[in-house]
Amino acid sequence: MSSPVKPRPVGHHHGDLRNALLQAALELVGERGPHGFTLAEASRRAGVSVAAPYKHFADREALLAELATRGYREQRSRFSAALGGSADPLDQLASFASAYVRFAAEEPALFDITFNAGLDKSGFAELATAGDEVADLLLPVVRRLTPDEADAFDLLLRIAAAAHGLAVFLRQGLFGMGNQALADTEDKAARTARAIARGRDI
Amino acid sequence: MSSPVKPRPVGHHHGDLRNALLQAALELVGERGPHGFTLAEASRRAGVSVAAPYKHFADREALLAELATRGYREQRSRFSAALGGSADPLDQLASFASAYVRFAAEEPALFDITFNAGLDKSGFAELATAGDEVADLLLPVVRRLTPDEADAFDLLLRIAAAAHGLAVFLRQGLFGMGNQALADTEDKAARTARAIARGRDI
DNA sequence: TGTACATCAGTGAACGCGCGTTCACTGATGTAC
DNA sequence: TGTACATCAGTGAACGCGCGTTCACTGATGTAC
Repeated sequence: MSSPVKPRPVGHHHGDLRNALLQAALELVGERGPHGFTLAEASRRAGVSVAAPYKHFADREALLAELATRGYREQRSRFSAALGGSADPLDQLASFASAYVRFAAEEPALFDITFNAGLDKSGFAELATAGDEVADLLLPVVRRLTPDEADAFDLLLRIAAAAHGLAVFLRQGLFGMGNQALADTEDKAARTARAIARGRDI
Repeated sequence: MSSPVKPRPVGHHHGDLRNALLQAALELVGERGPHGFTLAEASRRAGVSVAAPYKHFADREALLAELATRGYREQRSRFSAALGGSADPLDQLASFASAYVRFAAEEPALFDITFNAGLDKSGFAELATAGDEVADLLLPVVRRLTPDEADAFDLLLRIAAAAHGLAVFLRQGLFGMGNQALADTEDKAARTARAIARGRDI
């Protein structure tokens, strides 16, 4: 972004193969779905032999896990920004749900890898941590609505699940949502979060 | 179920290879996830050569599409039963959401194939129809809560999405839901559906 | 009841493909002196 | 500034694998007469 032309590779040979592979993987998943990624094709797109990735990643799954970790971090960053728009917990939760849907729409490949690639998170500590940190960001918000810790967790979980469901429906075009504008789905998410939070005593 | 021992094959050679293959595919997806199904392995489990399936299905995707269609029909059947428990729309929607989660937990392979196998529904008319029929079953319920057709559809969509999200979280063990009892998740789904329906004027 | 025949479910061998991963290697880079 | 050397990112060839799909075939079944 900073230099006008293609930036000079500075490293030994390729320069930044690691990121080039991650980028290629993202493209592949965007085009072919969460299982459309292969190391061979990613290598080809990075202009490198099929053996080269093994200098940067232990195996195919490790590359995917790194992207999934990035997915959680991107979520956290977006949700953090969404919370800043208001001091009211209901506004904040509505804003969170809206941002959840927007993330899935704007970063479909990242969303797919993070949630639909079938990674076993237990093998990747960093991935699990990144996921926990998303929850840690949001828990204080729901705690302001309900003092009991278990109730707070329950509330957050149900709001996140509702947002997730809308994101999945949008991604898959279920219920005719393929043609729907993103803003409409964001609005659905915001209203749903508000309804769940308001009905928290049910 | 009717005969005590393994029922005699009655057809030409295998007897019921078609269903044996569908059953094997279901097992495979249950064990390995929505992309773990291969025609070759399903053939092996049915005790048949790898070429045999082509006498019953056009290709791999057609077999999957048939199972996805069964998934929608199983949903419809379960949701239909769930609606019968009460005449109150709020009860019915809570019951629907609960049944949604139960379906995902009790028929994980069917759930995965129907929603996470990445089928392009457009190629399979029966599949699309089966999906529509699920919505058709539920629309009358939400219509009783809101006269406007668009509002009714919006409400149903948001409740279904919330249930779907909870089902996915449960399936993937997100938010520590792996250890949770099914009844707890059903309860979350029911309360969430109620909250969304009650807050329908938001 | 017996025979000739058409049907068609399942066989077995083969195809081409793309994949993940390994291996000994090479040659550009950076560093120590 | 120049030279010798260690490092290590990327190569290219190969491996074994399992897959989806095709093909000519076989042989049990059901049917017509």
